[in-house]
Amino acid sequence: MPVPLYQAKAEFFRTLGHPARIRVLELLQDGPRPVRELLAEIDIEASSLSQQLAVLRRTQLVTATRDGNTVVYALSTPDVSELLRTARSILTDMITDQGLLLDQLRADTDADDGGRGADAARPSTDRTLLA
Amino acid sequence: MPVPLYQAKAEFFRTLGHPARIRVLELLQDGPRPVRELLAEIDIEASSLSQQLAVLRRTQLVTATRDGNTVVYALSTPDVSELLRTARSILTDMITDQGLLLDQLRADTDADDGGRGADAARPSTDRTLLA
DNA sequence: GCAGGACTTGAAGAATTGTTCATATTCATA
DNA sequence: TATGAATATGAACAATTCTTCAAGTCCTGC
Repeated sequence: MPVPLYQAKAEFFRTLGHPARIRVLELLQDGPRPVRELLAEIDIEASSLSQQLAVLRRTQLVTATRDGNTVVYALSTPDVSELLRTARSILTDMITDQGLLLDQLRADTDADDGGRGADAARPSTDRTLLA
Repeated sequence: MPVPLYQAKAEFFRTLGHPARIRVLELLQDGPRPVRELLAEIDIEASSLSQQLAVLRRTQLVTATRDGNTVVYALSTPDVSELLRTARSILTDMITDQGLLLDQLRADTDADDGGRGADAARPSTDRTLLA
């Protein structure tokens, strides 16, 4: 096995580790879209979106082609969809299985319960929630 | 708005975005293992591994159970394997399709380095595309 | 009870990544 | 050609994440 493959994998996943980038990939699952449309849906500054698109381009997850005045982005491989699907299923499993559900609820209502629920559900030594 | 689900996804992927953590998950695919063994295979300081394990625990990708003197880690869901498999296939596609091939070849020749090879081989700011 | 091994934790500084703002670039139209 | 819209880039600063090191907890065996 080639040595730094896990290194490449880590970089790859880091690429996905940003809400705007995830958003973009999800939107592109339905087909190519111009920046303008992405921008309309993603609530982020134009230049920030551009930066994130650049990251996706660098890692070749998306392709960009210019069409006159606008630039149209597309997924460079449909495998990405599959990856996102798997990720979602892991996530929803985790959310329903574990107490993270509570966080989700609490985030909506901003209740003030001392923050214990999800932690108590889990046996290991750790007491901080992800935030 | 269904609140930030894509946010959770991003966090989830970020969790995978570290070579040691990927390594751990890959090793755990073959079954539970004590820290000692992970440590033997991962070439990283004990406390650093511990920190990374803590990250994986927090996001509930792994579980830890104490067995006497040692702590045994395991994947908390087999879905993780599937995710890693999909990721690998995307990556290898990308590598063979695109010029990243070079990096891989180069990485193989200086075989025994812990990952700096790939790093050096690939300038992190790569602006070679946007055909 | 205490010594030592196996792990974990906390905290500080280093490194990486994200945001923002100002400026470029590219194209379309007047 | 000048203007303006759409997008990209660079650079400065803020925020997050990593590494390391010095303790800290748990357990086992003496």
